Amino acid sequence: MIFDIVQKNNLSRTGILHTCKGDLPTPFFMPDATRASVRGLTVEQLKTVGVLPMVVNTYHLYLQPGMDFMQKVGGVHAFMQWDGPLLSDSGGYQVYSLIHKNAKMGEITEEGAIFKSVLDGSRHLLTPEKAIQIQFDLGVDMMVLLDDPRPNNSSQDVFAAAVRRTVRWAQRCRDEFDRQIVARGLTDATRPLLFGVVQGGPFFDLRQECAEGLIAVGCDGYSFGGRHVDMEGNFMEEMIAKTASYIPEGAPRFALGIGTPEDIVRCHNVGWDMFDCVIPTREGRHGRLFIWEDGVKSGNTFYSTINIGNAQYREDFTPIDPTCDCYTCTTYTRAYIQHLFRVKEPLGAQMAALHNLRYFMRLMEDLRRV
RNA sequence: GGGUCGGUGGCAGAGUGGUCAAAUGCACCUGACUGUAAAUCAGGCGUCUUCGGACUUCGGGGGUUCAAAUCCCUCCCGGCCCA
Repeated sequence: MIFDIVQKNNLSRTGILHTCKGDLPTPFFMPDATRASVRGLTVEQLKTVGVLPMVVNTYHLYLQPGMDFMQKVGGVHAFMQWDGPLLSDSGGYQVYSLIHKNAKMGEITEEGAIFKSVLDGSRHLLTPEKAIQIQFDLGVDMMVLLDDPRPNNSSQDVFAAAVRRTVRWAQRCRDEFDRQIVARGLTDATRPLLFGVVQGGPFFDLRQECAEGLIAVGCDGYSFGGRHVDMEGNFMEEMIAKTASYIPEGAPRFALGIGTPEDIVRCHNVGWDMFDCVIPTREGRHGRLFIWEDGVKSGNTFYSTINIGNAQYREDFTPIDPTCDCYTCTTYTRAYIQHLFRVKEPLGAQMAALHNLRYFMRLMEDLRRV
């Protein structure tokens, strides 16, 4: 078994995910180290706030530094000096995002995703097989199969086609995955875990169809794919809950790209176990900091945020969050962090991201403490 | 003392008769950010406003003109050159 449920409470659960780099208590949050780095932070800093796994990206690392290079250095763990578990995203979402923002940047065909490099305009074809090969070359411990996400305002027909393609691609990914396991002489104890991605947008029957298709293909875990908020930005609560119910209880459920603290909590409450999001790091860089208010279980407002650049903190000589044990909060004042932002000292963004990650880690610790 | 160039909103700096409450950048005040084309992006930034506008601004004062940041006179201040 790769996943053990330790305790259940209604739909939510805590558990242990077994990876070849060690056991991970669920639920857990993974910061995004898209380009083999959590922006601005060292691996030592990440360890101090309790980061366990993180997420690297197939698309970005394939383009730069490239896979020949990555093989030379012996994989992304060695390259980035991180010995903990790593999950790689397949690149499907990046291609989707690229095309969605600018249709000239690529297209989705049955063979795979064709896209233009944002670095030099060169054309690339990312097939399901290639996405898996790249992730093996990266040497990650958890990988995601190539999927076909669509914007939530797409028609049902578009989503139906995307779901069926995602399932067909899943089979091709699975076949390639099995080939790589054999070719690389990996065992159940040393192989990475494979996560399928449930697509279907806002349509329940499509989400269900996708989940069933992926289950037939067979993955170690299953993810919520696409965007989990509607076009107005509202959290799709019922869809998140229903999709979890389509996934076997014994499989880890990965809420891709989620999210805000309240979104994470809502997902956890309906059975999701794994999370990743750019929010703590990006918003930290942009000066928005998370403040612990109360435990999630209290039922009260459990967090607030401040924009550290706001004038009201100019002479605030208290810590960002007096209850926080991170380096930022135990060392510096709000006034100082604001000063760093005002003068554009990179240390400010770094300290902010570090603190926000600590907040997210505390939130997860709180959720695991049923 | 003579000559010359110049004084524009917190700063820098456009504009040189009407389309100017005055470009642009910075600063300042807010907001956004959900599998990172984001150390990014958006809005605001004279005063008042029933959001239609109204009113006071481009060194000071005076003048020309239907109309002046823009032209003329004068004063004040600064840079440079000559003595």
